[in-house]
Amino acid sequence: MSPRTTEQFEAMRIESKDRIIKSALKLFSSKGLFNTSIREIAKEAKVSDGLLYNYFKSKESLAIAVMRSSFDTVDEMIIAHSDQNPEVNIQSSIQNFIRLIENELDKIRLLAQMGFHKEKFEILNQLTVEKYESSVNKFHKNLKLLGVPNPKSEARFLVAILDGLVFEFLLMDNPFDIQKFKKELINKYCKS
Amino acid sequence: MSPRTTEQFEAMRIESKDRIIKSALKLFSSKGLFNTSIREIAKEAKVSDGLLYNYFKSKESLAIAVMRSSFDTVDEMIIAHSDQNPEVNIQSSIQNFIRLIENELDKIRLLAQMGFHKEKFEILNQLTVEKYESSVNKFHKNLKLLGVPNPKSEARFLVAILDGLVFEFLLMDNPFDIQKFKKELINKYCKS
DNA sequence: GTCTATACACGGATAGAC
DNA sequence: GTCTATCCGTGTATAGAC
Repeated sequence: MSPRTTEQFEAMRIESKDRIIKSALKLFSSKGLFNTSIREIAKEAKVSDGLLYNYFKSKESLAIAVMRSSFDTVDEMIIAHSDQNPEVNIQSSIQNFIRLIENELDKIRLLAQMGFHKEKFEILNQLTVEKYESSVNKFHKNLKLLGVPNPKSEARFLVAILDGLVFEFLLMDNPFDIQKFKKELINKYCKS
Repeated sequence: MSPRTTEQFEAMRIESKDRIIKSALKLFSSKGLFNTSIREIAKEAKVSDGLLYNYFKSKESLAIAVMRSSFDTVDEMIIAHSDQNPEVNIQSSIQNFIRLIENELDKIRLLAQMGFHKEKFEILNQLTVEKYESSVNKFHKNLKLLGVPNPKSEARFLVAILDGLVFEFLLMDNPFDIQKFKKELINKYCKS
């Protein structure tokens, strides 16, 4: 029997680890962090309980890994390529956000869930505040360029609308037509 | 030793039950439903574990009682006395909502948290949708009376802003000055 | 790298005394 | 109405074989 190469081991490693994170995300997001057992996660990922502890030293560290990974995708999806035209910038930010809701609601639900606890994962709180502020600032800049009155206030409103949209989607299942909402939003903030 | 009257027993009953619900609310809201044990709740309420089961047949039924009670207060606080003047109506709705955030964030956090566990608390989902729709309709009616263009869209935006405000308060600890936000909102929607 | 078996603590719930 | 003691299941985490 031929011994496996280092590369093969590395591939197995990554594959297993990845499956565990995916499974944990799915379960944490739908059932909640504390209502999901290691056994369930291992089963879903089709690995043994023991193996899971080879990759993550505790349930909490697994949770943090899942959170990090989720935050990263959210982060990537929100980035808008900066254009010269402020209207284009606003529009693309809104579109990115809506795409996020459509495609990655699980990850958002997980982050929200973790963020709701009072003694939360401190790092998450900090990252969230940063994201919030950078979003407000971006909208502020572009609304100002457009000559909108009270651009700072309007930026906060706009971010609140998007956050509210997320919240409503998390609490109710598709309570209304998001595409229509998107059109209304773009109509309102991108007059051209 | 004089035997207690029925009234005295009833008073004790209500008092204990009330303390249990209050304690459960506090702990569920801050630590999460599944991360809070019966023992902790009983300890916080200064009763024994056994007694708790005299009033609630299971942890879940306690959770439902807490949820119901929280929903009721939220419900009451959101009610705006209907005025002839649409501007007054809008303003008072916004003020009620902000007062809710300021004073009852714990209850909202609990409801939001429970809203994530759809399988267990289906009824909550339904109630939430109803509340949402009635809010949108109320704003819609008043914005229409004011002659605002696209009143339906604007009503949805307004509700989304308020929901977003809640969401931001739940995720970040007092991320910005809510009083300033309130003034900006009222300025925007109640021009007079 | 992966599995099975197991130690050990904790949580929900009940029984029975006062 | 309230408490203490206890049963029993489940969950996290580890040990050791392959």
